[in-house]
Amino acid sequence: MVSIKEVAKQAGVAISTVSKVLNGYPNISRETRDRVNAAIKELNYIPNSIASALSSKQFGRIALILDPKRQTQAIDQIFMQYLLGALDKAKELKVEVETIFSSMIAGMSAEEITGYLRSKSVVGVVIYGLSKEDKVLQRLINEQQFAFVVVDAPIVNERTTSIGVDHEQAQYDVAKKTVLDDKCRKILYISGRRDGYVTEQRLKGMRRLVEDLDLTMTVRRGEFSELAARNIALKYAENKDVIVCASDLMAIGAMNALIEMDIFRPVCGFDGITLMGYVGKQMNTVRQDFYSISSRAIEEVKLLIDGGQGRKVTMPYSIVKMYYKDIIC
Amino acid sequence: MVSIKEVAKQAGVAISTVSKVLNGYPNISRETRDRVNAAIKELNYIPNSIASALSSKQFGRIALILDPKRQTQAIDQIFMQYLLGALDKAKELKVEVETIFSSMIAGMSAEEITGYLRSKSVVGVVIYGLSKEDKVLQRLINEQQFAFVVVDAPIVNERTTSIGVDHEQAQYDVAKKTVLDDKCRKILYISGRRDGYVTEQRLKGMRRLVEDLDLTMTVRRGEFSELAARNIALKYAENKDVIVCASDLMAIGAMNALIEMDIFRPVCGFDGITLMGYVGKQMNTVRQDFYSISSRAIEEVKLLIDGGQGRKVTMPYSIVKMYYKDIIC
DNA sequence: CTGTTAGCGCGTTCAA
DNA sequence: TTGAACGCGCTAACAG
Repeated sequence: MVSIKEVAKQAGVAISTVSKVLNGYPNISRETRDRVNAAIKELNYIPNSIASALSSKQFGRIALILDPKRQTQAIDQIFMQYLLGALDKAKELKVEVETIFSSMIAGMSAEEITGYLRSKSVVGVVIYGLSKEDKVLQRLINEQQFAFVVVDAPIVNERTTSIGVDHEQAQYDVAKKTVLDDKCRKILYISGRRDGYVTEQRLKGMRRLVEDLDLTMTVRRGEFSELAARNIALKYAENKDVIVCASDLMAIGAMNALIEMDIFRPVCGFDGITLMGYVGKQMNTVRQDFYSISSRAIEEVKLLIDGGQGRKVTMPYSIVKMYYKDIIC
Repeated sequence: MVSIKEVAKQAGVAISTVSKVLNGYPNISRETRDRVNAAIKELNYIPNSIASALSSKQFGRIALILDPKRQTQAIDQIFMQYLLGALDKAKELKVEVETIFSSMIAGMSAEEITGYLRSKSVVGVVIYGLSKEDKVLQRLINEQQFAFVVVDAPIVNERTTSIGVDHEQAQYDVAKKTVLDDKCRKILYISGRRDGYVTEQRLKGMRRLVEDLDLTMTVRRGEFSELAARNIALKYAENKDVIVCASDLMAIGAMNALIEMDIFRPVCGFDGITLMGYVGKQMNTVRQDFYSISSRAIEEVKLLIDGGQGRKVTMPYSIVKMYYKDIIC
């Protein structure tokens, strides 16, 4: 392995000079800079990022904590977008990333996780889809030992930034559009899991809509499960005139139920996942750009690491109609 | 940050002694070992893996090269399984992993990629779904600068191990089962992309089956695209009595075409992805365990790094029937 | 503008 | 059985 020392010898300069050239310090004559660069080329030298990190004490890695335990591929798509967005931005910002699936830290105490993260030189953490019930991670966030960015969880403190779309407003918007398009009055709302922060936000949006438009609403908990949503729809859809679901996956379950019951009701979802197209029906949904959200999350965690204040970041969303033909490729 | 030095002071021993305790060296008295461990607990000391790596020169990371550019979620599921399998095993083996999506190295030359990998201290690489047309990665493999494990590509050399199921036999088996179950004779085979290694292997399996059972077969290239498969089925399925597809996604396309044509033909796929269930029809498919394959790939790359020989590793598969009700959750 | 020196945190001889 | 000393590859003062 060719090191900085050999480059220095080859170029006939001191090690520190090479280092300065490498890191773009100003006070280097063009001549020496050229000689050093020539030597680098010649020896095919590649700086050792490990040593560099150690020396500069700047080894701050960012951990991504993903929870893809729900084995539905609809979720996989979301997590892949999260990953892609994060890794691209990390490369751009030249920070190292440690991908952690929640199964890898399941059962660990807060101390153990702290130790694990510190042993990996992690200084910032992005948590995707934090559960309300996850007391361990919550405690980690409160301790403020790391910089945190939580996606879709309304937690903000000195060292914690919250990022995500405005779930309340988005749910309001998509449901309103669906309701108005079809002049509906009786809503069946299939909500998410109790332990998800977004669940109550979206529900709040629905409550506001019901009030604003003077509608009636029946709420049932679908747990973000396609099967649960399907069963709820089978049971309650008959005498409602629209079904609003807190996720695309549940919307698909509901729609399949309607097909089985051989009745038509407008349905709307939330997320904008591709799978939506596969049911062969058109429906409104909230589209979030998971890639951008994740990309921005990395920027935010970097800001925190560099001394920034935790804050709330709201990302844009749109209401779209998805249909098989638009998606197939 | 509490370092080994402070632990040493606290325990009243030398730095090197602490290091020896940490790394389980034999010649340490129980008494000092206890004192050191007590100090570690007390100070909540966590070894710095960066420094440790630098010092021991053992920093061999493993890069994962994934190509999720096909934006179909069916593929996302596969890649998530690959990732999970790899990360779990990497944690178990205590090796660091660098996740690389092919978009991040697109357009780079072989030299640039080598440099990129080396700057990240990568010594081993796992490539998922290498394309025949990817001359850059092929060259990297030939140069043998890193240890390679290629998933689903039949490349073996000194430092390259090939891993995957026996695609030829698997394709043979699943098609045979489907054909025999329904006493079919005229096959429409929708194959994969020309640039995929598995494409020709699976086709070979089909040719053998046709010969063995004295069948007739029409082959059309579906490019692993749902839409292409759909169009092929629309055009050719009518006067065939079974459709065999080289992927689940294409099987779904074909099945949707059949529904539209309002005719029934048995269809079989390949992969065992969850999406299969969503078309609401039962069909045979080859199920591969992507998690296990990836997990094993990490083991294999570790073997290569530690001086092992490249070789061919064949993973098991099974033929299963998938149906909506079995999958929904 | 360039070189000397002193570490970063840790592993590893080699004496003692 | 232990510890002093050196070095991994590099960065960052400080001198010159």
